[in-house]
Amino acid sequence: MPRAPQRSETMSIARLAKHLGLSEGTVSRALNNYPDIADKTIARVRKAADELGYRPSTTARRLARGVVETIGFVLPARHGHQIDPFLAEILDGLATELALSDWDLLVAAVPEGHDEVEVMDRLIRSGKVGGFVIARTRRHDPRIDYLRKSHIPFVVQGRTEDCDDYAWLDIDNEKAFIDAMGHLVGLGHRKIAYLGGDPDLNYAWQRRSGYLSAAKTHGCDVLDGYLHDGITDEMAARHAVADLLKHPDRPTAILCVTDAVAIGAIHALAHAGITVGEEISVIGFDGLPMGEAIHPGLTTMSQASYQVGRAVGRIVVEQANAPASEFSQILWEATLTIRGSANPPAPKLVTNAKGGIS
Amino acid sequence: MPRAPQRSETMSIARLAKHLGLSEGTVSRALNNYPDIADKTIARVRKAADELGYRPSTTARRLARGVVETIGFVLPARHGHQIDPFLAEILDGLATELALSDWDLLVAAVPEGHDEVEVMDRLIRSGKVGGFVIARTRRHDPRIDYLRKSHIPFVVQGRTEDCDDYAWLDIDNEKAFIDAMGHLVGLGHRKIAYLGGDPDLNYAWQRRSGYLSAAKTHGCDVLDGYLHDGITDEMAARHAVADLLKHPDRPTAILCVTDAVAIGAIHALAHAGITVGEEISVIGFDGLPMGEAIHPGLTTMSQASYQVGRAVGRIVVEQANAPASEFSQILWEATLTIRGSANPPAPKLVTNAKGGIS
DNA sequence: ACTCTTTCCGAAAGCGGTTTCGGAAAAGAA
DNA sequence: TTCTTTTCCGAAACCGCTTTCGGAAAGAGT
Repeated sequence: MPRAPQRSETMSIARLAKHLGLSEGTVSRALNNYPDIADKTIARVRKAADELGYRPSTTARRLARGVVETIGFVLPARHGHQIDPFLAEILDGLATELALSDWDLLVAAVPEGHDEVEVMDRLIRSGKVGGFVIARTRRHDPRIDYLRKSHIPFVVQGRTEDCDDYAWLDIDNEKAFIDAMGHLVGLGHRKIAYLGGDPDLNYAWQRRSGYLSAAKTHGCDVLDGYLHDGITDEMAARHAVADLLKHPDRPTAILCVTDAVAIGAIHALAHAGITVGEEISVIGFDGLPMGEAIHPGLTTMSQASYQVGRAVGRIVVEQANAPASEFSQILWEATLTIRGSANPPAPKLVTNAKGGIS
Repeated sequence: MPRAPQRSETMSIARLAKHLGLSEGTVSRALNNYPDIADKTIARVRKAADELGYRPSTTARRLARGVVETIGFVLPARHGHQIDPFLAEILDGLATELALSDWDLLVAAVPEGHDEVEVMDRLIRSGKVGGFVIARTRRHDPRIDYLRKSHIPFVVQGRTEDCDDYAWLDIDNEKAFIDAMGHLVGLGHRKIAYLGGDPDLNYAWQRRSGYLSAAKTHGCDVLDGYLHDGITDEMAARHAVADLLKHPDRPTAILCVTDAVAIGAIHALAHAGITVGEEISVIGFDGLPMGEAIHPGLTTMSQASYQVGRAVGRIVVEQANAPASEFSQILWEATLTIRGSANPPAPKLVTNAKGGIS
């Protein structure tokens, strides 16, 4: 005799079946719409299940069916301290979408001393998740190398450099930055500097490429000292701006890889007594709400993070259901949000004067 | 004969046992440190398990053990559009801490047309979670009423008004705002206005109380029109500030329920041509990094969200392991972060003059 | 050499569902 | 009415792991 677990009073299919005078199998099939159960029986079972508040144990169901309707999301190791606000919104959208298909979202962190792939491997091997969504993609990403071999469905928010054998949804970062450059050039700027992020992260790389390619197209010289990489926080942004201000041929506009960097830049400029949006224009990327709260408002390229999360969720579930279909690979465009931080450059004659004239 | 599921090639305990020439039971007990297994057998099993990359299926384990090492977190219904940055950090800390005890974090959203308690109920009944962490607590919170009856472990970040029969961890919001007021009074302010949030949310209520109580203590009159409730976004903050500026007895300082509101207020003030930190001082609460990025830097009360998440995670696991121990109820203090937005009020003589003199 | 303990492992019964299979009862055909 | 189909449900075998129980093998005691 095994133990006598005295399982709690939760309503099980056994109890339900006894209550109805039916076999467990019949009840199960009734609840799962099998064609060989009489309609009135189905109705009767449904009713009783509702009344008794029966919910099949997902654990048991998973064991029997051998599938896990849970997708995993591994929080990127916190490089700084702060979680990306963009990620929070994606998570929200993801959870919302998954709920619609009755899937769950398992969020995991990477413990000190481990890496992301390790965490993902454990999640898969222990059968906790049946799919993955990953974000903050690197140009070449070991997580994706791993997932390719793992044969479980996954969708990438962003993409790697070689990305034709898996599903992804990305913002067209390159085009966005070409557009942003177009906007600045349209305003009359030619001397445009760039504050870029970690070039290993693919989005940063793509945006950088967009900047460079547009600069070439429009004949804007990227002077020595105009292009800064690795700007990932406030401090770095300030230093970079300080450098730019000392530049013999001071730029009239600064394009920034993210809103966070742009805000840092604006702060640094303001601190140096520069009127942002007049003496120097600034453009960011993200469309964070705080871009609206600062002064001047931040002109930026906005992306719909929440919607990205939802779309990614939809795709991953589709993929889990449709075994070997095509990989959906989707490119979304960012939209320009014009606020006060980017305007035509100050006319040359007054660049040396103190007060800027509009 | 049942189906022939041709289960995938995952290493199961059965295969491991066969490989070792042992019974499944023995292998299981060996891996779980039962005292009745020879040490060398344990070693042998461990080794083989490692080599073959065996990980027990958590699904099967759960079913057999009848426990679910997963805690649920229901994302608060998105009142606005944006997820609270504070929450994101808590989630991060929570996931990190849970990972240490091999627990999982299940994040759920509330689908349109449903409410949070419903979602929680489904998660419990279907056995997906074995505990909860909840945040954004209301003064009186239906989620907690529900959980009290549910007999599953849970920890609240924040607390309700009657809160002695469950575990919680809260910031001492009242004291924080008393301290903030003390700071302002110490700087010389007496005419201090307050921009409060949704008074149903307990933290907003507590902060409001702190403001009022300190105002009384220090003999600061809370004039008609000084106290604004329900300021939850940028727009509301701007309107409120506009009102304050029209006030016949204009306040010299504004205390704000959150950093977000404070930043909105600063923006509005700047827009109106007021020098923040000279003509009018502003204090916020949260310690968001963006408070550092704006100009002037936001003086604020900081709370360590990530640490809150970790602590809450630790508590909920403890509680799940120690059946009927005491409820831990913890109060943390926020710390004052002084930046540029709060300074002594401008001397009376020059309040009518144009340029502020330091 | 022969009990009495210990030590260590196998057998087997679940956990709560799902799914295949076969067959009794009901319905249709002859 | 009798034979053939259908319709509908019960029986039973898992899913992969845990845990109790009993007993064979090995060591200890005399």
